[in-house]
Amino acid sequence: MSETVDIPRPLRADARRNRERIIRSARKVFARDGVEAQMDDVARDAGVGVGTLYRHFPTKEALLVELVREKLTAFTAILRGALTRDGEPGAVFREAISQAAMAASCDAGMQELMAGLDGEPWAELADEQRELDAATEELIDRARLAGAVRADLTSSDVGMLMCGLGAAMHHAKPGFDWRRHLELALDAMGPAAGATRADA
Amino acid sequence: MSETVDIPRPLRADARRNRERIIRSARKVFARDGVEAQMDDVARDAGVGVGTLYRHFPTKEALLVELVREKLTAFTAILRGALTRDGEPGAVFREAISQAAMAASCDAGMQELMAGLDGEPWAELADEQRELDAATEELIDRARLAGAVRADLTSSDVGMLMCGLGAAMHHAKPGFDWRRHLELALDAMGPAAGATRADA
Amino acid sequence: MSETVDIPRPLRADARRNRERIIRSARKVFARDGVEAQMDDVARDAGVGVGTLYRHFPTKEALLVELVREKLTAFTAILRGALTRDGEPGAVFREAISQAAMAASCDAGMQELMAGLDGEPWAELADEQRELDAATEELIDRARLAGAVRADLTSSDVGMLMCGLGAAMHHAKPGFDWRRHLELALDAMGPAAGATRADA
Amino acid sequence: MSETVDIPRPLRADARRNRERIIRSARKVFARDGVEAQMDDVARDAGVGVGTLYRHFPTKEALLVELVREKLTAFTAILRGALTRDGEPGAVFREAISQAAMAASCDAGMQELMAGLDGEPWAELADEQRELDAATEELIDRARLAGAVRADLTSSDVGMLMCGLGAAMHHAKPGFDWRRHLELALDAMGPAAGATRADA
DNA sequence: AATGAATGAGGTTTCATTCAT
DNA sequence: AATGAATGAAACCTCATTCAT
Repeated sequence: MSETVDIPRPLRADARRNRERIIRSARKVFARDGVEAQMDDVARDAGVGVGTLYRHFPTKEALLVELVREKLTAFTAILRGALTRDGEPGAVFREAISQAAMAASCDAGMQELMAGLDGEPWAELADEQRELDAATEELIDRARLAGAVRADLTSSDVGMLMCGLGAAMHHAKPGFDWRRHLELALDAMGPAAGATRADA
Repeated sequence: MSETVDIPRPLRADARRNRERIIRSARKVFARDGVEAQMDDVARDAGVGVGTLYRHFPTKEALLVELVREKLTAFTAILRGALTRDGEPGAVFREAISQAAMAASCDAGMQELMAGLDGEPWAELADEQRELDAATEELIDRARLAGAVRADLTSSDVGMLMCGLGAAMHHAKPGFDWRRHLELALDAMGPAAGATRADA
Repeated sequence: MSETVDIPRPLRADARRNRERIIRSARKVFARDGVEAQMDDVARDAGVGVGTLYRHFPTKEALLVELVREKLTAFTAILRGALTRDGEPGAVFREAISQAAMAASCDAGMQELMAGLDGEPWAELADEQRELDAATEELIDRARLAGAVRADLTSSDVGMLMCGLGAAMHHAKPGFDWRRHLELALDAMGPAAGATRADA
Repeated sequence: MSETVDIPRPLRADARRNRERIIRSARKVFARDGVEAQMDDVARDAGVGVGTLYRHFPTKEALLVELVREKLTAFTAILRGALTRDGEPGAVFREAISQAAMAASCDAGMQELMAGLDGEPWAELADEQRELDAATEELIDRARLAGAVRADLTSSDVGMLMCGLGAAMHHAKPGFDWRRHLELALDAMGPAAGATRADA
């Protein structure tokens, strides 16, 4: 039957918009309710049926992973952006980290998600993690050459400090200013007067 | 007759021992399965009925809170212990923080629990949190007088760095040594050459 | 094409049928097992999953309330039906009460449910209770004008007598005929020779 | 060993007092919480351990049955008391029923218990039920001879009316006066002008 | 005889996921 | 492709009853 032509199939654009809405809602709902948030709530907030949600993300975990993936990608983008910028390497480095912290502060609830994700799910994020690490290392290298950061600074160190910042944001009491902590973290990465570390 | 000593009357001792076993098992099971761990599993691991578990902790959350409470108390104890010790304030401070980190590393799974606990449950821990903050401040003050830490270091800063350490431990890949991060954190608290912070 | 008529689109019809089945089963199971009846049993009897049951009635109590609500509504319908009928008011009144008693006798187990429901849950039934009272009063008024019932009869009196009947049905020994009691109750409402009551 | 004499065994009176306290508390707690009341609550209210409660009543149902038994016995006592009194039989009858109603009004919550008790448990109360029926019949017989009650009145009729009264008390709104209903019930038993009943 | 901590089967309810429409 | 009602395993928790002290 040639009927197939008669039916104007919904655009792929529709699907993409749904996907966007789902992700936006997921971010909001998970931030509000934590990992315990319910799929139904996410779907309702996105204005779609649960079925649609499951068409896009076969599993709650898949949705969670996607959220974290985007976060990691966003961080990477920020750092890569900094790498294309001219300027004093130390200043560029500090500016990049600050921007990343600001991005993190937008949804501090994310902190819990990332803390809750262990082993298995993280494996799916290996690529993104690697990308982020690579960008971080490049930025560090450039800053190190200019003597703007500790000689032994690693991307892992940066990650640790960012996690600390995130946790502080998450448990923040009202009126708390995470910028104070950011400055301490930046100092921690800077060229230390008396570094304790044994190795280079 | 010296019998009195031999018989450690098990009246309430039995109950207390059960409580201990429950807590030990809870620590183990929650570390293994995360916040999603099941009460039944905790009870089974402790070798008691669920009813007994619920007699001691009326709610899963109550058990979780208790676990965190003990952790906070343990940290406080470590810092208070350091306060009674003689020695160069800076060294004492670093030693205390290191001990705390070591204690934290014993059950890195705890990290997730603490990240997952928000608002309401934390309120129950206000006292313990205050105690910990107080002890931290005392330690900081003493070290500051000796010029061993940044002039503007606060207990909140210490907490942030410890959270970062904890997160790093939790996501640790095999073969990872968190002591490297500890040293960076210690440097971060130390007297900074060029502190970025605006205020004193 | 006359197809439109043939397809009774099962969109919500399916859900409604489930609801009917659940209520029918609930009536049966609660009648058999009393208030202690289990939700799982109701669901199994209705041939649906427990989840479906809970989608329709968020709580066991909600289901119980619904059952009683329908009972009250049925009583009201019977009395309203009698109000539309022509005939000697006294006879109509007696017929209506008899029909109500017959309806009650169908599931005497209901008696226990209604006895068990106190305060709070009853509040949800205030509307239905009011409707029933109103219908009863109308019937009484009409019969009173014809001198067919006591001058001081109230809907509350009728309720009391019906409760007595219900209790008798519920505790009925085999071979017991509740119609004997019904007749006594009808006499009690009839125009009394020497009414004891003080007021009009 | 002659040690047995040395220990002043607690009097049997102690046990009896405990039993009394348990029953009094049971009455109170069941009246308040309905059949769902918990054994622990009864024990606590009585100021004894659950173990003690179970020594006196091997089962929750046994306790419930005991409560009802005492109620039935109390009713019987009231009616028997009336039988020993001189006076106009009709007045005596009405007085007895009124007293019984008053006794019932003391714990209207009892109503629910009696409604909830079905088949099996009632079997244990057969003796008491028989006693009550017998006393009721005696009272009726005497009143009937004096023409003070319907010729066809049975103890079952009285029971039905009392149940109706009880139910009305149980669901009573504040400010409700059950005496109004009592009077209607008394009229219902009185010598009817136009009895509907077919048989004698 | 009294106590109350322990027990654990079983109750109600939730929620990730499926699937008929 | 979308919907949301249905599903049911499994979660948390209760409470009648037992039993060591």
